Amino acid sequence: MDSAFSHHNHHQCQTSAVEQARRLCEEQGVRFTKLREQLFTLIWESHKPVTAYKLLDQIKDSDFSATPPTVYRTLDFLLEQGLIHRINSLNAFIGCCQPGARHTGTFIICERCEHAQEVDHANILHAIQQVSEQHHFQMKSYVTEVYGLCPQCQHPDEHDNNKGLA
Amino acid sequence: MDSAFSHHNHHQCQTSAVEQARRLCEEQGVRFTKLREQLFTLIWESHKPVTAYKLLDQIKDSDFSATPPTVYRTLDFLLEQGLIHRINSLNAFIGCCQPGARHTGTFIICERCEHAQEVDHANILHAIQQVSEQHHFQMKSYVTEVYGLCPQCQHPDEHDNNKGLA
DNA sequence: CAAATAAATGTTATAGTATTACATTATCTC
DNA sequence: GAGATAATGTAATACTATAACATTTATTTG
Repeated sequence: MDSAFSHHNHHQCQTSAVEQARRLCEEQGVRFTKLREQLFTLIWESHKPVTAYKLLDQIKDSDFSATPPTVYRTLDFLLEQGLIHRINSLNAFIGCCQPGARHTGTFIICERCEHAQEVDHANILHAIQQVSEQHHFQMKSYVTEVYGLCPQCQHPDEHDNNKGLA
Repeated sequence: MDSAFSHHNHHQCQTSAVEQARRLCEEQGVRFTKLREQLFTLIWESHKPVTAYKLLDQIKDSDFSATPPTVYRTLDFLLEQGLIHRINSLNAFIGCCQPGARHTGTFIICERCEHAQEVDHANILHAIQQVSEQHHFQMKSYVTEVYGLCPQCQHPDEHDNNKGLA
């Protein structure tokens, strides 16, 4: 898995995500419509979490009938299918790196370049399961959002991770 | 520490929280003004996270000049002082159980009765530190929001945790 | 104490995020 | 093709948060 914080072939990364999404929708017997594909692609065009209204602006270019419900309904669909995640602290959405795999989300979010990276770590889940049990709480899902500086932004003079990126 | 999910003397719990907040503000050399105390008290009157506009409605009863900036500025102050937390997924605020103690937040949130409880668990922090290091990410803070059912709401017929509460 | 400064609050307007409700169109099933 | 279901179009509105500037209150300093 490539990191959102480093350079990589993102176009390829996005293309394969779309194909995988289409396959997963077929398996689930749900429709990966033109609109859904379009929005999903837009989300994957950036490793930065994107807001609903930014997406709205973008699809308006190709579809003038687009309004907020258009976007939110489609986002809800993608969320339900586990194809994207919502980053609560940013009111923004990001493609899911392991769609289909059972996982609730942990994200490391750079305060400077605003890129976000989904990470999987069994110990976080275990710790949350532990604390839930201690409190006799029946855990169903969780979200962890970690803030700080990504490797590039810890040395901001050498690179600038925040230029020319969506 | 009492649990937000069980019955306890919440008035006492709230009163001591206000006193502790006043003391901490004195120590920090910041002012615990009438407005700040009033809002802090309102937040502590419920174990449910409260939204800014709910608080606005409430202080309007006693102060007709209250507007959104009044509330948000005061909330910002209380957040900065570590006296309250913001639950991102709910756009809502809740009193901090261990003000003064260094800690970033973990919350268990009941999907049925909507109560939330701050919990502290070293293993969550450790796991997040681990995963941050693995990704060469310089962690500054984190928030974990865990969703599920509290002990009472796992047996909804016997008790009803969602009646008569703020 | 009074003037100067800083901190807090008041006020108006607006930006940003999300949902409700209902109409229409497309797709699927038989 | 008719009926049912799913998806999308459309208009209005509700909810959440901030910007910008005026006024008041508290603190500091001469």
